[in-house]
Amino acid sequence: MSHACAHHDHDHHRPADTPARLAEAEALCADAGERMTSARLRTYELVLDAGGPIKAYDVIDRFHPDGAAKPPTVYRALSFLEQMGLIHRIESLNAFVACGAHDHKHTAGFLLCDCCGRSVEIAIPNVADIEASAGATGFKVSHITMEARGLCQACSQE
Amino acid sequence: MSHACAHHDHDHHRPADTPARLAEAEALCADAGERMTSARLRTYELVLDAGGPIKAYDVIDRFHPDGAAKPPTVYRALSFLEQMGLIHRIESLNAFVACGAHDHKHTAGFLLCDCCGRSVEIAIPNVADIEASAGATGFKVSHITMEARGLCQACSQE
DNA sequence: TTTGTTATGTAATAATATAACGCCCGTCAA
DNA sequence: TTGACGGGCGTTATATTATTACATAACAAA
Repeated sequence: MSHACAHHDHDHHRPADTPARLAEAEALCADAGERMTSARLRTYELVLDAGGPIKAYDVIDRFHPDGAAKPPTVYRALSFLEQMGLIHRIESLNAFVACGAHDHKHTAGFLLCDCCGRSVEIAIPNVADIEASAGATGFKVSHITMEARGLCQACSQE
Repeated sequence: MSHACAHHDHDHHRPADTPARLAEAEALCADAGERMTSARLRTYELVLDAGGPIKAYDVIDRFHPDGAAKPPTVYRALSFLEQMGLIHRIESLNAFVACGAHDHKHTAGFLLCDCCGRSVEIAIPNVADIEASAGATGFKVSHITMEARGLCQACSQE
């Protein structure tokens, strides 16, 4: 049934700029008058280092050098980071990914490869059309989830 | 923090045409050479009767007059119904809803009211643009999830 | 310092979903 | 008829994902 592809390396490349992004995040929180605590920073670091979508319990497991964090610690941090626009929740994977946009928009679309697990953040095309379509019935949109599943170029070529 | 709205009646109107839709579903399965078993039919009936998004465990709880069904029974049926295009999974709610389209398309968009819980199925605007945006990087889309959260007209007016 | 607010620690549990295995039942070929 | 096969279901157990509730600690403002 499913695609036979060997590219399931969830060892996605580690972006070398993690320290810079952590510093940016601290600045962003300071500007917003929010506190970038150690639990939040550690959580953000783990999401960044994953280099792609990561599950909450993988963050929980990696949180401490020896032994896991407690779930509420990490879920609270993930919620905070999402509110700050530093990460996005991917609904169809029950996973989280670092925001790839410079302006940390709260709404983004994703291309999700069913083969290798990688995600690509894209601008949602025609947000105005979606809002217009909704508005025609009096519906006021506050957040759009758009996730396209399929195969990335590398995985299609096998 | 959240919207103060009293319209949380998850007792959405019961569509009176449930029997007709069950019969249509049986015909559709027969045409496709698939078996519409009693577990599948009962599951579909409960999703139809919900009149809106329903959780898997609510189906499980209501499955038998006395006592719940076992989870695998219902999850299997939900998967089947989804494959047949009779229902849709709503990722951001972890819920299921009957397909509202006559042709049982497998891809649909949803407007989801955060206040009253109702959903409206819409055609995803500009699917071609999404596929083009993806295709520009060689990504081949197989399924699109599009869910807009917000407030429906009735709930906005309070 | 007192006070109010926000964040964290901790234990327990809720909610969502799947794995694994055996049985039943229908189909179909021999 | 009968046996082999395959799909669907029953059952138990367990995996995965997420939250509640309440106590404590850290911080900021008065």
